[in-house]
Amino acid sequence: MKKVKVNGKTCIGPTQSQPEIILLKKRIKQSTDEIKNLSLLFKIAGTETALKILYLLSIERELCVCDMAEILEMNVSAISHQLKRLSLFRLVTSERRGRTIFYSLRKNQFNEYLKGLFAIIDEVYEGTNNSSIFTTK
Amino acid sequence: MKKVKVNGKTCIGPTQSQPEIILLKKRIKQSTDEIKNLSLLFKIAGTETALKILYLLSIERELCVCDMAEILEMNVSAISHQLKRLSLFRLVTSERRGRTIFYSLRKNQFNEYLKGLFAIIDEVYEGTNNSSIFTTK
DNA sequence: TTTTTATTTGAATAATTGTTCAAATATAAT
DNA sequence: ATTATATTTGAACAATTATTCAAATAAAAA
Repeated sequence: MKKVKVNGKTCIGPTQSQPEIILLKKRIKQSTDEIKNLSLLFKIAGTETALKILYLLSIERELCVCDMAEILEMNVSAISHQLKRLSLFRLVTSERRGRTIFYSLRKNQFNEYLKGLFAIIDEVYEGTNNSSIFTTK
Repeated sequence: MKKVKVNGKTCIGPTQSQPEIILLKKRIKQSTDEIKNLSLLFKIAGTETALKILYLLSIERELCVCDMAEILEMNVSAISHQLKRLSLFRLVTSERRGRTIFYSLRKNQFNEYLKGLFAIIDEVYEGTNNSSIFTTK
């Protein structure tokens, strides 16, 4: 009646062979760090506010913290925190002019990918397309 | 001394013009739903376990819940919960054979994009490349 | 120098989310 | 029918994370 692991396996059934399991374990171990980093990058894009900031900066070359807060109708501090994360992952850069700090999109592959997705979103409202996208759900 | 919003603006400084702000507000409002959906998709990919599952399925065409749990050294239930999310967003499909349920990657653009990224990760361990990627941080 | 504006920072709070646990379901084997 | 295996499910818990708040910093204007 007690649950016993056979050969350290969680299950017994007609699944992958033991050598195959071992191989996959090895490959996961080899790339965990990279997968972890990649997931951190996706996590930022998975934060609604951060993604909105990136969207805004894809439309307007540069924007100050205060204006973004105004546009997104959010606390300046909340925007600033998200900008810091975005900055850490090199998705945005900033430039101070006087007391204002202007943020803009950094040129890199991920941002280019996002821009492509944003373009698809915009097409919906330009009549080119009219079905909801990314709603695979 | 008290903080007053001038014309409903959070700040006053030398920023974007009021019409520009209004335009951006409008565009954000138009696409909030799509951005929200897109961020939900990224959020899944931003979940380490879910991304690992996708990585495994990019190597092995199909895998059962139990084997994935064994490979990732995690609770079967945890894997199952993530698979459900992945399934809701149509990133994976499943097929039951006997009591075992096999999951595999669904063919769609996002998964193709991920496969490309996983290939880059793998190159690191094949000697083609040897610097850490996605660590823009 | 003092005040005003713009932004950042860190701690506290609020909200969300991933994992575990126990129980339920489903299929196959005995 | 009963038992064993594979998976799902929902509630509870633990952990993480986004936002708010108050205070600090930085630059410019008065």
